[in-house]
Amino acid sequence: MKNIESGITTLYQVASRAGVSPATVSRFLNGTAKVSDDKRRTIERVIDELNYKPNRLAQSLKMGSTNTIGVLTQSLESGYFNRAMVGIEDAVKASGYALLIMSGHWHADEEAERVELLIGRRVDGVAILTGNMSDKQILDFSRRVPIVAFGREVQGERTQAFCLDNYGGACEAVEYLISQGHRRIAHIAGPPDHRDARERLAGYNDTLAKHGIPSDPRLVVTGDFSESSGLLALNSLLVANVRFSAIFAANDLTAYGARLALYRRNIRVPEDISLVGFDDLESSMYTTPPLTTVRQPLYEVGTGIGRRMLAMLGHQQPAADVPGLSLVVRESVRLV
Amino acid sequence: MKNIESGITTLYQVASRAGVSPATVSRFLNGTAKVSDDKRRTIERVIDELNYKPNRLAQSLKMGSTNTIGVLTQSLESGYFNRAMVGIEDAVKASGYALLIMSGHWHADEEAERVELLIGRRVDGVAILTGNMSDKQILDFSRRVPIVAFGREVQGERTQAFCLDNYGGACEAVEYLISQGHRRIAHIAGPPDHRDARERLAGYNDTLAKHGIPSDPRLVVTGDFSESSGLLALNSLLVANVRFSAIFAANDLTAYGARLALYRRNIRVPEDISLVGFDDLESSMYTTPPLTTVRQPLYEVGTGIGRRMLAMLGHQQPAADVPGLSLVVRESVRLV
DNA sequence: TTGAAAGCGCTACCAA
DNA sequence: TTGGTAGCGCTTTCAA
Repeated sequence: MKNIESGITTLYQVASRAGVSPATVSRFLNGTAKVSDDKRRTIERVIDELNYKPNRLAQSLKMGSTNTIGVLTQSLESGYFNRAMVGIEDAVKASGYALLIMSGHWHADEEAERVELLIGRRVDGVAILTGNMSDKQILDFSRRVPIVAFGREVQGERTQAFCLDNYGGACEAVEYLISQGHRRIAHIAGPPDHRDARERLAGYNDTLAKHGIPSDPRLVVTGDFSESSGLLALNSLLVANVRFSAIFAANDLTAYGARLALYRRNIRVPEDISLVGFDDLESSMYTTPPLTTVRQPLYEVGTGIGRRMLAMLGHQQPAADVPGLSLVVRESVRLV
Repeated sequence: MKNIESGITTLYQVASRAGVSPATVSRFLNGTAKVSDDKRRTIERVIDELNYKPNRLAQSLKMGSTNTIGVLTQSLESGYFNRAMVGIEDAVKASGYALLIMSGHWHADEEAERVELLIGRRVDGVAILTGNMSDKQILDFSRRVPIVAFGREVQGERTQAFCLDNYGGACEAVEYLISQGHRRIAHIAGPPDHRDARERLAGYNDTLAKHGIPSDPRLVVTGDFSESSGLLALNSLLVANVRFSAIFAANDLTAYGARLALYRRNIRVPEDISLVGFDDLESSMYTTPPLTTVRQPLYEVGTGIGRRMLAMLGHQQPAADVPGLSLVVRESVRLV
């Protein structure tokens, strides 16, 4: 009776008040079998009177599935990941799935702990957004729950993963800079323990080499994907007194920081120095000048994750192709 | 047996393999009662062997609480709300709560639907981040689940709410502009159906009046809190050929858009036009120039929500005071 | 200290 | 078309 007090009704209460068996109410609710018209009507009425809502917990326990997809992100505040999150949600919402989101903060142990929590809550599948867990860890988890990972290369019976071509994106960015006449191109790299960062750096190096431009180690300085690291990196570049006409930043945030460092010293973008980012965050269209950057189709990454997950969970799904990276040319690069 | 196949172990399996009763295993797990040392050791061993993890679903069904807090946000992509989200998570994590996040997109019907879903999943409490539901709707929900709302003024037996002083924040911003010698101040307002937006507008109007500055309706143009609306708003202001030396934007995003409009026309900030925002988003420190804006202590709002929620759920909690708004002066305003 | 068993709210099987 | 009932995995009386 505590349930009556707390205003929560059970299926049994509906049944008894409607003078039918719980089974019948259940059948009515789920359309599992024909229910005679008169009973159907009384049940409907009683449900309404009592404002009855099924207890999804009990349903889940019974059915063995929670209609919930766990998402391991790295930060709740990342505009980057959250764009993908929206994609995931849009993709799975119609099938009745909700998202249970946890963040691992790029720390393998924490990530594993979160996935463990997710599994403990019996999510039907886990979506992993990059991170630092080992492939082995992921494969281990996948014995307990189907996994779709983005920014990883694991594959397994119940594990799907896909990446974007960071290397190619970086090449495209640098190619563009070169096509605009730049030869002295600095790079603010991302953290070396970060796969995407390494690939972007490789793309930078290889493209320079391809064009016979000698690489100058003083031109690449390491950041950590944050605005402040971009600011710092550029300051150190400026102090070191190396000459360069363009900067390729490992991501947009870093580019923002670099932009500010330039602003502080009255160096104009793009008149004095050209700047290219990576990611194409929402706000990169509104920086001054609007940032030329490599667009990551994050929303589509999200829907791709969602669709793959639905497919693994046995839902009919159209193929989920994710478009590639593409350079979006705005106004932060000048032709020299 | 399907559980064995799928690699998921139940408490009964642990019990039988350890040669004890399920009750004993449960007691061991929860420390509910003394368990003899030898049994404890075998149980521990078996749990390890079987890699047993309790089914939280079953626990929740039995205990009547899911250790989950539902959060109704408006957009998964909003840096504004997500900062608060992190605060909520930090506040409740230690007590073992997870967050179930859904977004209502500023649409009362959708919001209600989401809260309904949250309740259906038997969250222990619901945190509401502003939105457009009526107070009555919220109060109705609160008969089924405790609610903490931010940016609302409802109060009820199981409903707590708190706001930030948007009016005061706007006054402070405009006061500052006036103190720097500005008298012709434009305002890009937020959507009129948005309480915060109305308050900020009122603060703008009243502060002007207080200083005997005649209000000029041509100086206020309405946006919708987005960058693009800021851009549009400023363009229309510029086209209308009204004179002004400063802009007070209803939020930072709008300010970004306005900033770009200015940039497009080679109008310098702050040399030619001063600009003040509202919110103090993460990135406002890195715009060029860094944006002077009214800081909203969103993280603290989040922890405030979390702490209030924990208190309602019966956890001992220190008082949860949320600091007020404060102007952060950076470089987008000039003394005229 | 331990076990047997009831029951959380639901679904689905088996009979009728 | 309907009802009775077992059982999902767990916790917690009640007895022993």
